[in-house]
Amino acid sequence: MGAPKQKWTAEEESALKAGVVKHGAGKWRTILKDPEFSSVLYLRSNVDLKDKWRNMSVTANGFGSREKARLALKRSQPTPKHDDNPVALNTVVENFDEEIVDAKPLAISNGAMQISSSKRSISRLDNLIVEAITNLKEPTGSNKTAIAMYIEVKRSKKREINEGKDGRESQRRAMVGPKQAVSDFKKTF
Amino acid sequence: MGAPKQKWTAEEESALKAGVVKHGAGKWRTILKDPEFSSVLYLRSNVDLKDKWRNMSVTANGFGSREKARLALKRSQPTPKHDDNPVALNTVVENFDEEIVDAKPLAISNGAMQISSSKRSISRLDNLIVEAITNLKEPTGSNKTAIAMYIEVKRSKKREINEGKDGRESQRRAMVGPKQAVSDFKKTF
DNA sequence: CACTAGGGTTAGGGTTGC
DNA sequence: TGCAACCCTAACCCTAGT
Repeated sequence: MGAPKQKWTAEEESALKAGVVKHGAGKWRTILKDPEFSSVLYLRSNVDLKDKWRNMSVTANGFGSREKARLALKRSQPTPKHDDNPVALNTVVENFDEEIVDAKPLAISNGAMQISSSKRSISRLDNLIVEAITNLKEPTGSNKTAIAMYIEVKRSKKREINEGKDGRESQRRAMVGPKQAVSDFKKTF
Repeated sequence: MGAPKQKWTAEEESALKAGVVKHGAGKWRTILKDPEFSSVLYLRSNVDLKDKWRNMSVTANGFGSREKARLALKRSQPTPKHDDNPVALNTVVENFDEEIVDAKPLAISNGAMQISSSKRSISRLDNLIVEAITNLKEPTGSNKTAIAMYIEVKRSKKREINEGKDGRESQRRAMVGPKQAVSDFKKTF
């Protein structure tokens, strides 16, 4: 799979919140196109924004969600080793508890800074790349190479045809009994 | 206590493998609904299929168990040094175009898994960059524009491919041609 | 025809019982 | 302690409706 699954960063969440404050929930495309946020959210689609907002709304809603409590316990209980951890990494990632809409577009500072300080265990090569990419904030030449690259990359992915369109069932365990299954089975032939 | 914990039978495993061969890994629901397998797998959910496939993949190569990988990660996190192995990068490169699917789980695709999980601690952007680098297959390292290009283009690629079959345009993030992509790219930076 | 809303599905970290 | 089975949910997909 070429797309591992991109977790939302704190910067992106902030940008989304700010975007909703500014344009309103549901104006995903508008938020996305707003130059104020596009530099942060450019990796996301309007649907991504919508989905993320839904997730945020859900988890921020009900009090403390069992998840947080559970994980909080986990972290405090098993402490085999004291944190000799030199700060850096965890501090960046761990601020998730905020209001959905904290009204103010908390100056989304340059995400790149955050990022480059958050990683630390990657190789020199990667560091180089990261540096390059972050510095690339300045428009460089059009570059035919990039286009060729695009072509190259483009042909390398494919997907199989979706099939089996039918009625919705429950998410997991579409619990039909054995008989039902057999029945279905027969019917389809 | 409604979960007796059902061990997977040989028949179920076979059906799962066959299902993956037929529909591809990741199409759990599709496999489940396929009458060819539903008579065997009707007790399982799509999530069960996914989990089982993961377990099979992990234990089949005897390389590193899921557990080990996880613990290894934990250990490497608080260690500022540990400069991760460059070897891993090279192993990733191969499979990108083929329709995975092998009767036996594991192998090639696992290498890719390994790397992404071995770098869990690094940022999203870094992941993207690594992905770009490896997929672009440029041993000397790609130029930054190319990398940025790759990332920029990545999002719309999936869309494009999905739509490709019936020519319909994408709903989200309308697909843009290479030129357009470059244009967008410049604008956002 | 593009976008949004909302239900559905997958990916991957985490948990639990043997 | 290892591992297979199972849980949780963020992230992503599908598509009706406008």
